[in-house]
Amino acid sequence: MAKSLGKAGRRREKNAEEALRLGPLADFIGFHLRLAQEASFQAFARRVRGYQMRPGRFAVLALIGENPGISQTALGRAAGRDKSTLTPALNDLVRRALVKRRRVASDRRSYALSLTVKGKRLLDELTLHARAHDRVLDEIVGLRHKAGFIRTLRRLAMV
Amino acid sequence: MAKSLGKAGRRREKNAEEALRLGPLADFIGFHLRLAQEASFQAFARRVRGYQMRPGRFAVLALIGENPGISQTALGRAAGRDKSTLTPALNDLVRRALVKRRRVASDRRSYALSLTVKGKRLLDELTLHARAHDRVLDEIVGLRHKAGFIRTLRRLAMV
DNA sequence: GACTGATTGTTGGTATTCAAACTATCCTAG
DNA sequence: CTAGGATAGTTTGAATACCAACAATCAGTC
Repeated sequence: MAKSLGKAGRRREKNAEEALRLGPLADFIGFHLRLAQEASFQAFARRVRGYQMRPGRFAVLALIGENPGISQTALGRAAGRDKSTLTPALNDLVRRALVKRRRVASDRRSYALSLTVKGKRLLDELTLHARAHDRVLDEIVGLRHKAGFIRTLRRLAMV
Repeated sequence: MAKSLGKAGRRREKNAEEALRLGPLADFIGFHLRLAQEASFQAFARRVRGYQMRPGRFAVLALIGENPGISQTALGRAAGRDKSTLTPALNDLVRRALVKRRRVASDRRSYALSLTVKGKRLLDELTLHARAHDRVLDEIVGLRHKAGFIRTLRRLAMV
């Protein structure tokens, strides 16, 4: 069934036969954003399979590593996740002894998050994988356009 | 607490005080892709609140509308979703009389999906909202760069 | 025509997400 | 110092997602 394409035969798509009509979807930035994000997400997850650490968790770890003492709410804002989403994620990271939750004397409602030594080590290791992953994406975007591309994504993230 | 910023005070961020260090994350395309996708997703969901139709469902409806007779597997590939994810989504759309599932004589394993008249009407209505939503994103990306931007996203989606 | 392997859609299990409601704590007015 | 509203984090519930396993069906091969 993939032999007599006839149409769009020159386009080497992912699975060689997705010659589907997209209609208005073809022009929607949001639609393509989602496909790209999902693909990148999956590729990263495959790469660090075995670490029990998907992109979201990695981002949390990295943000804590860069901002020791950060609160859960601030972390949620930076990672683009609701604070209620972070509760179970942090519970897990704390259970795995990667993150420390310390009560803050000046504001006893909030926690100050930081990495344990083990957390730092794991973060370093994962960062290597993340860099390798992103180098593939760099290749696709093109180094000449990367900075502008990321700037555009950041503007989109502020909608 | 947002008075004596002192650092990065000139950057007008979304909430006026996300002056966080991103570290290596700042250069990761995947990280920014996720933030942008999530923001766009939320904005669209807000816009069509009341239709009981988030971006994923809208994409499914639009893809069926453009490709009547499509199978669930092909639809899943086009929408970037696992086929098992589509089963409950389609059940819902069929229950709401927006989508028809027709058995195919030549291959009795698969279904041929198509929109009902009601489904077509709803799709048209939602497409108007989607266009309005995407016009905002166009503004951000810049019409001069839109085509290239989408091409890049499509390449990223093939990773 | 029967056997083997691939494919279609469903089911079950687990993970992740948001939003809303809740508790505890903080802060400001008076 | 007390009352009010704001804020930090948790809990709960509904949606959405993947993957793995499964039944039904198809498509070759012998």
